[in-house]
Amino acid sequence: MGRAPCCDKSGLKKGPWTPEEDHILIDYIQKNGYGNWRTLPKNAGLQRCGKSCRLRWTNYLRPDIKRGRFSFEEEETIIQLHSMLGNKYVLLTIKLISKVLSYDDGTGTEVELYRWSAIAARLPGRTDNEIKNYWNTHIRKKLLRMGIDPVTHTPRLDLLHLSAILNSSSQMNFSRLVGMHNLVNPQLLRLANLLSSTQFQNQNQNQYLMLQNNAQDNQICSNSQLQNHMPPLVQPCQPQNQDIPTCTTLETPNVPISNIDHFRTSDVTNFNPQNCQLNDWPNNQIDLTSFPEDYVPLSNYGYDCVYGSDPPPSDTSTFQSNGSSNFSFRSVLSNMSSPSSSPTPLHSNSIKLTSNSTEEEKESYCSNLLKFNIQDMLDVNEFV
DNA sequence: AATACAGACAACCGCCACTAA
DNA sequence: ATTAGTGGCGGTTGTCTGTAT
Repeated sequence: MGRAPCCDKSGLKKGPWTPEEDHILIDYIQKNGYGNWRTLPKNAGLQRCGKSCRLRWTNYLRPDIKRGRFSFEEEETIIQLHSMLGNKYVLLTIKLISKVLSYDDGTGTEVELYRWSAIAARLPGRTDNEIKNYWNTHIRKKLLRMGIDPVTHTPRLDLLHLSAILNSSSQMNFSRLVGMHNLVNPQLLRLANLLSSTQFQNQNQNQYLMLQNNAQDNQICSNSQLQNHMPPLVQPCQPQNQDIPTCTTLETPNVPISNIDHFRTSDVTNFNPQNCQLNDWPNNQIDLTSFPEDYVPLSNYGYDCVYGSDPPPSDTSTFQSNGSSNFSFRSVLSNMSSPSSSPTPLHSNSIKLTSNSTEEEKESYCSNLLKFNIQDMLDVNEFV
């Protein structure tokens, strides 16, 4: 036999809590604590499910909850942590690793690695639900406006973007886009040029446009699905005799997602459409060894304007946003499991923006925050 | 002033891991 | 060893409020 049921769901009130109910719940918990949520509503005289009481207390009534707008520093922390914890695959990997290693945070408590709660642990006074809502209503939309996928934290490559560019894909228009590289995603620019340079002289164009129409008209493929199925940006130059895969037949790219960041902004700034030929990419794989020594992953670009002439901080106890791998799983855990008394941006010494910064400045900065990837930082080999 | 729409956020739902019985 | 309740999570929905037309 298991335990007694949590609550008898019949006759229990649902919906918004009244001030009277709040008062009863607060009064009861202040006097008795909240050891058992199952029996709490009955003992307190509330016609609510224990689960509902727990949610109301943890998300709203708890005395240590900080209300009000999120500060810029808090938003920055959320974005950074979400970029590391937002990927379900990475989450599962980390959970698996932590399971194997039975990771301990040093206090004897096994670290729980849930995304929103982990972020909330870095933001005292903020609840996971509050952060989740803020993400969905504010940050997510902001990222979408900036052309960044809020799920993968990589540049959006949905077909709507491509369509917009391809519809104006004359060389002249492309040159204009290149001049706007600060505004348009450089990877997208590059792909747009590659595609436009071929002028889609074969049937691929028709297939591709059909795919767009499918996405737009029938919404068969959501943006996220399309992104998941789109070939990585590093292999935009499909051999001309190769069919453009359709939404339903595409396979998951076998190129690590981090590779799509391996462009230099200079590639775009100095980009010459004539220099890019389909034959440059014969194997559908990017050859990382072909990059010059001064190559800097895209994940680093943008930080130039943050750090100015100063090099990025090298403190390995904080998260590194550059392409180097001096990032450890343990450092993530220790940061997450040790909430400071005040929200500490993960690389706060790089911040030059202030709360008085304009929205554009903040958006620009936030976009820079996103230009790094889990794989750039998380050295899984450390745990193998 | 009335209506429609969008944004913000509280609350619910379903799922899952853990664990008491 | 098995069963089923509990707590906690992410995703989603519902409701309220503010703004535009």
